[in-house]
Amino acid sequence: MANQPSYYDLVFELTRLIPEGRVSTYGAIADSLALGSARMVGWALNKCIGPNSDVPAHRVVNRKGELSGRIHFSTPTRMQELLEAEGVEIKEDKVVNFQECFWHPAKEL
DNA sequence: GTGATGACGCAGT
DNA sequence: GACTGCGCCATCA
Repeated sequence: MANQPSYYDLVFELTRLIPEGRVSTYGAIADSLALGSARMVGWALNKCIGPNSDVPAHRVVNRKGELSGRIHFSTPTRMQELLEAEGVEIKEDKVVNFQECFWHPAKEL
């Protein structure tokens, strides 16, 4: 692997910084890392799904607070279960009190 | 090397 | 206020 961290490595680290019980968005991460495109964040997280992935990708949702990425998990309900286990309320695959649970990456840095 | 796709976001209608 | 279409950048076939 390359010693130079790729753009998705930055996404992994930033995602790992998300505290328990909080959620972040693709746009926020993309803006913090200046990726220029929220799509790259989602695509990067797709790669984070693996046996050695300590990246809480379930804490990353889209701009609407919807668990759009749950389909990439082992089960389509895995993401919701994990979030609920951390204290985040999920309703119809969407984050309840999304604004209250929202976590700004660059803002915390 | 080109074409098509993708865990999204914004502007326009 | 809600829906549709287009754009962003990188990887896969």
